[in-house]
Amino acid sequence: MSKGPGGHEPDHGDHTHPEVSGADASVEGVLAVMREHGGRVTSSRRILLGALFATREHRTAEELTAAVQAQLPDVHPSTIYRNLDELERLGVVVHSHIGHGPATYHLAASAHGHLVCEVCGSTVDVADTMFSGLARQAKADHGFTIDPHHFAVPGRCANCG
Amino acid sequence: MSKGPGGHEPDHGDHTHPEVSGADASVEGVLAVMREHGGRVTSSRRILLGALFATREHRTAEELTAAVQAQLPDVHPSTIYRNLDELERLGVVVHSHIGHGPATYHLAASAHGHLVCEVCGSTVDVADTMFSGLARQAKADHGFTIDPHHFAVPGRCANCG
DNA sequence: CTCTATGCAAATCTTTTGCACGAAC
DNA sequence: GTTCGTGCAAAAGATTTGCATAGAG
Repeated sequence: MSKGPGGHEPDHGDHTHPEVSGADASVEGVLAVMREHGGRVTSSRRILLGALFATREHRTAEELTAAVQAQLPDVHPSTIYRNLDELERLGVVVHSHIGHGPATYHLAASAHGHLVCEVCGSTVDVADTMFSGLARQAKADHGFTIDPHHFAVPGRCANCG
Repeated sequence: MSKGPGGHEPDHGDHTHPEVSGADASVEGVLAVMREHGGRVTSSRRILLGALFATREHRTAEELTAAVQAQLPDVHPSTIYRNLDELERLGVVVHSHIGHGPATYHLAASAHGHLVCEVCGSTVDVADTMFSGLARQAKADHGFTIDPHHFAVPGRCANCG
């Protein structure tokens, strides 16, 4: 959690932010973009973005809903889905389907791949360079440009393999 | 329900299996394996396998159900799911999750990866060899064994790139 | 005030499961 | 005759949508 000096509680209902730090700045930035696009800035959106920026890992809609509800109990899952949809339309988040189970969402800005263990569910972050060979070959053989920001590879990790 | 002697095959009338053609031989081979494992040989299983061997492309459970129902109208989708499950357990078929939408199934023998265009939704089948570099590197750097048949690589195809 | 976002319930869509009956061996 | 497979209905899990209203600008 990136709390600024002195700050400790996230819910300051109607409080102007004099200085925001790290992730908070990004959250406000995205909210500004949403407002520019005719959208409104709401608490659920601010908290959802906070959750997305807090951990750059993959999280399901259900997990994100729980995270938001921890601060705003009455937020409905459909609101999370609608907001994730909107954020995806704006290019802020992307989602992937990893093996079975629900889709996972994460920031589009986190440009790294993930290896996801199908057995224990653990994830390993890997550099984009790991996909450079695949990218080159896909381009050469099929004219296909792979998306390095939207990548989750299932398999078995060192412990479960 | 069983066709047995006197039944009708769409492709040929002679089916006393002195020399069955390619796919049919494989279908009967798989059925033999199922019987060895204590399973029964049923019409729906034979027709489902026929559909899988007929086109080696990936097909959804719904498409496969329709294909089977074309010859056996009363087959229930749940039967298809159960049979696909069993075939997967035997290693005959595998399934992948391509972008949104339902899972797609295909023969394990024709295992291949998928490139999915994020713009037009088209898919490109690619040889396993395309993932060998990635597989080796994931193994070496992280002890991770990737499963190249269980996911799709997103990106932009030659037309949309 | 105007228009968007939300909560809620119900609908969709895909896949799974319990149960009784019929088929394969 | 015993065991397995199937049809049917209903459930389960994830996501979407219609609608009235609360809330942002």
